Amino acid sequence: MVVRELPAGRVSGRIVETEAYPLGDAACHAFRGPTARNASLFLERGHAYVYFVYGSSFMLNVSSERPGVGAGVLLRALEPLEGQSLMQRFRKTRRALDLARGPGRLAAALRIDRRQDGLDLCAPGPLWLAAGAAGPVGESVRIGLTREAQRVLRFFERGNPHVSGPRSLSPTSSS
DNA sequence: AGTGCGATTGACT
DNA sequence: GTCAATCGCACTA
Repeated sequence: MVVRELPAGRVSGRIVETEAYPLGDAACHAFRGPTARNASLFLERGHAYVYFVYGSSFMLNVSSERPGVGAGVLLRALEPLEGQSLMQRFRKTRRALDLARGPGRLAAALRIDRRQDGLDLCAPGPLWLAAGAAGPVGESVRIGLTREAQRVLRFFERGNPHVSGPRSLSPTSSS
């Protein structure tokens, strides 16, 4: 699970959907080497990489390799646990299923922006990762990409309604 | 210095 | 279901 500590209180949720952007993946922002924007992807695994897309959305990633190697995991959806009233305020909606279903919504629900880029998520602080119960895991192709779109690198909890994307990509059972 | 576009979302038919 | 908004950044010149 991911925990956000704010002056107004704590916000947290179970991570129910992720996508991997491994070493050598042309869709990974680190693919063409380090820049000012993607520097956090090259930090020791467990650091936050936050970036801004489409002029409107922040994306929260966790770096996943050794220092100097650029790769990470995008957090795509949460099942809200603590601080749902704060999430409702940040997201400007009351619907529980709309609070953190989708990567941009997730970042907004946690009040994430570039100021959290580079934070160590494995240490106490304003944003950190905690152990949590795991459920049945499903996998699919990634969502929304133009490059390397076919790779099966999206992982989600089967049957969880807080998972984003079309139903066809989030089957309830394997078959 | 100028240009094209993206790991999306929310509004609308 | 479709589609435009919006802006930082990488890339070309």
